[in-house]
Amino acid sequence: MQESMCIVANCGFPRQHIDVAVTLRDVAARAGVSARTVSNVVNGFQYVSPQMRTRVQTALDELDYRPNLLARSLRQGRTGVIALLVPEIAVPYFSELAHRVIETARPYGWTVLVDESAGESAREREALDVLTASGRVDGVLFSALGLGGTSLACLQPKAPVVLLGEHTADLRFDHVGIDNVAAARDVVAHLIAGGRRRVAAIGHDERMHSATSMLRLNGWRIALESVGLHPDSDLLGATEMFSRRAGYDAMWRLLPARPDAVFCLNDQLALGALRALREARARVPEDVAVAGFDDIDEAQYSSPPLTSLHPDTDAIAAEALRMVGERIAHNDRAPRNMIVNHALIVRESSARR
Amino acid sequence: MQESMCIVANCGFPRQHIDVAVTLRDVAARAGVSARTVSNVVNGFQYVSPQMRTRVQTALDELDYRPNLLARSLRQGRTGVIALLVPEIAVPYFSELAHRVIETARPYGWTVLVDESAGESAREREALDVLTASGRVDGVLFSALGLGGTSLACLQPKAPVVLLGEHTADLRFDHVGIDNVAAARDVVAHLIAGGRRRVAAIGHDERMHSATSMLRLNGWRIALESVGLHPDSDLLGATEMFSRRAGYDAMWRLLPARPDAVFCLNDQLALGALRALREARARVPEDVAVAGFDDIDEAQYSSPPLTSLHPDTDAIAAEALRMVGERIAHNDRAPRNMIVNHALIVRESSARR
DNA sequence: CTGTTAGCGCCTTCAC
DNA sequence: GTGAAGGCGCTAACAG
Repeated sequence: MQESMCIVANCGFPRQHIDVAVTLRDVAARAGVSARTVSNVVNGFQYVSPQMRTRVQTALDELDYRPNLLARSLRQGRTGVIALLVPEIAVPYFSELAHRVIETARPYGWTVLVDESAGESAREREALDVLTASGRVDGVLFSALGLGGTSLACLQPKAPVVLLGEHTADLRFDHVGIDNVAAARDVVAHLIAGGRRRVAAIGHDERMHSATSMLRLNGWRIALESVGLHPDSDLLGATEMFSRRAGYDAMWRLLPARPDAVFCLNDQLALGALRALREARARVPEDVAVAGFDDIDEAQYSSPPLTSLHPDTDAIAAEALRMVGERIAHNDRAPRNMIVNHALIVRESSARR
Repeated sequence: MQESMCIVANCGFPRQHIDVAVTLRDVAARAGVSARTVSNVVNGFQYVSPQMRTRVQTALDELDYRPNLLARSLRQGRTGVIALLVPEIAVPYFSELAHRVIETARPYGWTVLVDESAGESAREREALDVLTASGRVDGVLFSALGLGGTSLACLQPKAPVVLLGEHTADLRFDHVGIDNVAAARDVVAHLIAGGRRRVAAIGHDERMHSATSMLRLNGWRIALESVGLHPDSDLLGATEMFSRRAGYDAMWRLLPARPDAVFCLNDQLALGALRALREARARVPEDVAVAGFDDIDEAQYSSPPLTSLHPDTDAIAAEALRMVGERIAHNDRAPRNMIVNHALIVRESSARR
């Protein structure tokens, strides 16, 4: 790769950045036309005579004009910015989702503002409130964690909101996600098919208000009961968070119950559980099978590679952006509940014994 | 956790969001005062009589007023938004950094706009250009990958830019990062101290324009040469990217050279290398010691846990925000080059044999 | 086709 | 202490 040339004489500028901004009027004055005409050229408006266009373009280039997007947004009532509100960007699932959203938004000309809520309902409410009312963004993609269905139903945001990853049917919001119950059931059914009888689950328990957790635990229960197994409460490792650390701790607590398989509500929990099992000298998958959820990149590179449920994140990003875009255009149709595909990716951690 | 109550009668609103916005003037009309007075109350201005304040506050509450941040920004010439421009947010180091930046920015009242460049110089240039000239952000924290020193020196951004993670002294920009050469040297010295003689390196080679890679490879060379070892070219595993996959491939290519240790330029490469070694039935750390760089969360949970170089990311986030804040306030001082601490975290993957 | 004008919502200098 | 007026930079009516 060759670096582009650069005239060094222009480089030794003493100040780090240039403070003065060139406005449309500056360009208009220079070209001897009105601001309107310059605006037309900048926005590629049709009816401008060729010679006028080149004259204005010259002035634009000479002055190195850049539109002030703030002013444009204020005037147009649209910003071209979509917010993505997630509990924590450092959680691999969310950073991978954010990447997909940013990439998918690019061709639309949309910029993405990523914001964090720490999964706390107060911060979620606050962030949603400020984001939607500030005029800074045209819409919000919201991955709710702290706010349950009831609280969500009370919100009256001032811009379109699309919920990601939850599945609470009776809301006023558009929603896109996978079928969490079916997906969890698929995972657990796979573990059972591998000859496991004591399938533990690690993750949030029902006292938390995470809809996602409840749905996935339901899937676990249904899968067990459908083959006449009992979802013992001593096989449920409750955690407060979805972190590797929490998975590690929960796994240690579960060991006395002698599970022969562990279904973790997400991959980070599973990776923590893997470490605990290694320390406890339990062999994976021979003694204990492990499966996670989300299929983050890391799952492929763990030891052993982790079986996980892969949600179609590309589709989530694409559909969410499409939905929010449609609702920005016209806020009239009924809220839609969109379910995208998922697939179980079987790796070494859950091999049949 | 108890969910807050909600009057259901207010909830069945047919539209998803409310389109009309309440302005300062609406509030003023309602309170029977001028917009100026409302503004004073909203912004906590001192000289407002108590009864006036309560009257205005009532109107504010009744109408549920929210300031239009776009208009405020346009007027004040400041937005309270800082952009963070990174190659790819899904890379753990960057998502963890983004998290630190967002958290650190919060108490300042700053919002963070995360943007991606894919590490391509054209996109970096474009993004920097738009971000700084658009008026949308007050400053940019920029983690450069594609743009080398020469190209960077040519940029004339229209808002403050602070470079993260590079160390090219002669720039016009503020910069904050660790001492990459010393840090890499520390890692390799540790491997040598553990009795290793054939220390390979995995990462970008010099033909790429990544300053970071070159500096870390320099550290590798210096450490080897300082004990009379020769940095053989067949011990250098060049990669095009910093991904697990690249580390995996490079490790396989390096195996014939029979290294007894591998220094990976980042943790993702190291995790990929670990997997390759596992597949090749090489024991870590007995046969081959492995060390990474960045100390991402995942390093603690790999198998075996990964020795890594920990940069003080908290300090990077804090100092970068402080610097950009200072330069927003007054753009007059000379560019500063700030070096923050690093520490080698020794884990099982590099245990002495 | 192009110039003039008004106003998006807010803050702030100037008067009172 | 508060009201009136102007303008941040831009676009969209309305002329001409």
